Order: sequence, then C-alpha cells, then structure tokens
Amino acid sequence: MNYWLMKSEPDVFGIDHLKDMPKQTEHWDGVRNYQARNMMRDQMKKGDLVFFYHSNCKEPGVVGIMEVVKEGYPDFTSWNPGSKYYDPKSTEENPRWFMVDIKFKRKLKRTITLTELKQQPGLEEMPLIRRGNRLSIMPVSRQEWDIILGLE
DNA sequence: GCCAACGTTGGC
DNA sequence: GCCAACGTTGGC
Repeated sequence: MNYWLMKSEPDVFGIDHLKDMPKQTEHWDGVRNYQARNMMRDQMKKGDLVFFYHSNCKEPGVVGIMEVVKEGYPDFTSWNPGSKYYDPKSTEENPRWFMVDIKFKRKLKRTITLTELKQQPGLEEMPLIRRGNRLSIMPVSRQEWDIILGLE
C-alpha cells in the first residue's frame, strides 16, 4: 500500500465538502499537471491512504485522511466545453487527463500546519515543504506518514 | 494583494 | 530545440 498527499483549496473543495458528498466520495478532477496526472493514472491504487491538505488559505496544512476507492480513469471534465477544466486537446478517444475517486475517512483532531511540518525533522525531503514546489499530488513515505500522524 | 518559482506555450 | 513571455500556484 502507498501513501499520498493531495492539495486542495478549502474555499473551492475542502475536506468538509468531501465529507458531505454522497457516500463521502468524489472524483478528484481538474488536475492539469503531467506529473500529478501520471501518479493518478499509473501509481495510485485502491486502498491507498491520502492526506488531505488545505492550500492557498489562512492556515495551510494537513486536515484529514482519505482513501483511494477508484483507480485512474479519464477526467471527463476535460472534454466538457462548459467546464472550467475543459481542454480541447483531450478527447474521449484520446484522453489527456486522468483522475481517481477518493473517499473521506476522517478529519484530524486538528490542522497539522505547514509551519509545523517545516520544523519537523524527517520531513525535509517532502516536496511540500520545499519552496516554490507546486506539485498538487505527491507520494508520502511510510516514515513521513507516521511522523505527520504523530503530530496530531 | 504581492510576488517568487515554476510549468507551458509558441515564435524563431 | 531554444528560450522569452506568459499564466498559475500558493505562501506570506
């Protein structure tokens, strides 16, 4: 089993949105970055656990845990001209973008803030805390996962 | 709201 | 195939 971290802006789609979805499940659409796409398409497996990270907000940090419930499949918003994620270069015959389905598991008791993560030994290698890194989906090692959960 | 860092686009 | 210009991300 693998561990991951996915970023989302809480004003757009936060952990409470996910929690309130039918079956507490939603497709993770709108990712338009090739590195992140490749991870969803090729590497994320059913049962993998994922940290939900709130970005671009007052208190950026890890807020909860979710689970991959459906493995990579084409992001249909990419071929819907009415969607803000529309990409004319992506078609049903030759999809360019992929997504996974994720299910809410639980919220952390509190937000583990980016500030704390930066100060925590053992997390130095995470792309998350490197300045200027914009990757919205990233792998988390077992050790990193345990360190972060240990801060809860 | 600012702006640094980065990815993508497109002219040549 | 290079690289400048541009758009986006995301912390602060």
